[in-house]
Amino acid sequence: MNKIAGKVDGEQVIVVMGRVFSRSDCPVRDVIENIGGKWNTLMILALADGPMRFSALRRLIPDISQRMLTQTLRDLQRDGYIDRTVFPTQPPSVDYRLTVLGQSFLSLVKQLVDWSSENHGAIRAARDVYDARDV
Amino acid sequence: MNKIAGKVDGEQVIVVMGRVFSRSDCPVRDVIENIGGKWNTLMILALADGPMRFSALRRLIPDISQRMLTQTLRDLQRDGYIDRTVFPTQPPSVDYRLTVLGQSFLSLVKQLVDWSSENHGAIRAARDVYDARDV
DNA sequence: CTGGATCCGACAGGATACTG
DNA sequence: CAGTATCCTGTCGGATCCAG
Repeated sequence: MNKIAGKVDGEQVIVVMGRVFSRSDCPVRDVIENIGGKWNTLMILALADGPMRFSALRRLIPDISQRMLTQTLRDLQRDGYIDRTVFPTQPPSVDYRLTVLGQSFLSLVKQLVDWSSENHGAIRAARDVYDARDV
Repeated sequence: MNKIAGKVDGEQVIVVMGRVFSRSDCPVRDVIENIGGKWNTLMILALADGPMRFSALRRLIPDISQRMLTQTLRDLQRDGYIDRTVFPTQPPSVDYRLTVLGQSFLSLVKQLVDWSSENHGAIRAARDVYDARDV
């Protein structure tokens, strides 16, 4: 469980929970970047109930720009969380759905939502206390 | 489980997992910002085994600047994840430790690390496939 | 309908120097 | 030892216009 930073073969590494992570190949970073984005987790949740079309997602999340919608979908697709299917209709339609990996990730996101809901009050309270201390 | 975006009292809201979230007061956003930061989760993990002093954290995470170390600790303290204790010695020493809230959050972070480790390969593979498609 | 291309402001985060 | 202050850069994300 202990964490140690050191050098292995000249590269910086960190040991967390018994695993060795190198700086340039950190598994957690890959995942965190997919959580940290402004729309990523919301998009995962949006697809929780099944496939959705581009325009449906736009309606569901009205305050996302189509630029960020496209970009978010691309990022999630690239990392294998969602699948993109094009139907050669006229005009074309595209739908997005969670992959198996994405559904696995969804359960993590749900836990995140649950934890957030439960502890939201505590966080806000701590923040208020902290902000009141100085000023 | 369904998600609906709409207006309530003129403010944009989103319904996820049966809960109503307003855009300006979204619990998940508060938490995600504490995960998304470059050093936040690493800091939580660093304090998993007990209190640590500022300099100890610097040694543990060599490639963090003291600017970001200070800022990360402040942010986590503000939101109630960690406690900061000053000992009036000469020279002064300060230690940081997880609060109850922080320890609760730690279990989430650990799950994140576990999931990342398990699915890292799949993510990298998907990424390679995606990147190979075009070019 | 599903995007791509471009411009631009805001802000996170790195490097460096200085302080009680 | 434990920070502040300042500068600088890259990237995120919004707005707008264009395209197959």
